[in-house]
Amino acid sequence: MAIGDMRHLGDDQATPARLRRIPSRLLSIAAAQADRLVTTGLAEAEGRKWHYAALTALQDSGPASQATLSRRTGIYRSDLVAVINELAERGQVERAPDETDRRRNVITITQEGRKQLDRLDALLSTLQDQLLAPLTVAEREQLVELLGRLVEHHARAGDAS
Amino acid sequence: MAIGDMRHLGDDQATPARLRRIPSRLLSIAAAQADRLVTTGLAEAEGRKWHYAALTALQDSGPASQATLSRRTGIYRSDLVAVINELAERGQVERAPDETDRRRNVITITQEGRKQLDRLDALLSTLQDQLLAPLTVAEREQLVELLGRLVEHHARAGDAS
DNA sequence: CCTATTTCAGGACAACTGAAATTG
DNA sequence: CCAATTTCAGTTGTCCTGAAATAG
Repeated sequence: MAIGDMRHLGDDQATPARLRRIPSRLLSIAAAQADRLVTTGLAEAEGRKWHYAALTALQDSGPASQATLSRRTGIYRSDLVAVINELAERGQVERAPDETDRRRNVITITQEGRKQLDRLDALLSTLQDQLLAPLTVAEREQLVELLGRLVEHHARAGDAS
Repeated sequence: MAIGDMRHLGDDQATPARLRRIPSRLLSIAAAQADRLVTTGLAEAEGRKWHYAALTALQDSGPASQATLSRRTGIYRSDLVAVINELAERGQVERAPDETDRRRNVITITQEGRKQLDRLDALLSTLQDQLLAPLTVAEREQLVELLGRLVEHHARAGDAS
């Protein structure tokens, strides 16, 4: 059974109210639902969310070393290697040695990468609409604001990730 | 680097605004922060969030087969086996064959389980306070309401997890 | 000598699939 | 014959640790 997928169940199968109200639990279930929606949605363009994050960071903030890209996207430095490998295979980014600091690779988005980013951007936009379908526009903004505040707070405190 | 943990970074290391505003991304980061907080917090009582979910469901809705417990808690039927094993080892639940339907085990919470649940309940309450620290009481209720609506919607639609 | 970067090997855990054995 | 339950074996994705090789 998928988390939260509890249609057509009798009351004896229902989640107790005490569990249903826990904020951390709601966050985790909502995030899992959102993640599945986005993952299956982006697959229509043979994309993944990490591809979107990397391409967006390169497009909006310019070429970067892998370490910088990791900090901009939140992709773990170890895992970023595989993401860049995939994007490079598809010709969506280029990996070139940095002449001024030869420890680094400079990653640059290509024309093909920009086209893919446009596709993913359009897809992702409709997916966010599907995700937030039960909320009004004001409520969507409120949700983003509150989540943004939580994320900022715990990121600055460095107490969780 | 932990996700969202971006203190003391120059602007060239900052996450682009386009990424920072994506609802599904905010959900996923906030959920990861919450999860870490809860996981490390409950570890103080040698507990896990699945222990809490199972014990709460047993306490509030009574003894149940593993299949029913899986539906009540959202714990995957495959993974629930291990959770029940752990709780049974610690004497917090009892696993007994169901005489009326011999495919089933009946899981029952014990006195020891009730004591552990009380401990976990108190811990979890302070952890939720830490999680929601940057929000006012009204905002906390609003967040829970909005998340509850999202979760309900996507659970009923059965379109995500 | 210490730090930063890239890369790899791998662990812990969650979510999930598929199937076997048992019973209804 | 089909469906439900328990259990196991195993996959995938994410987050994360540790360390080696290279360079500043």
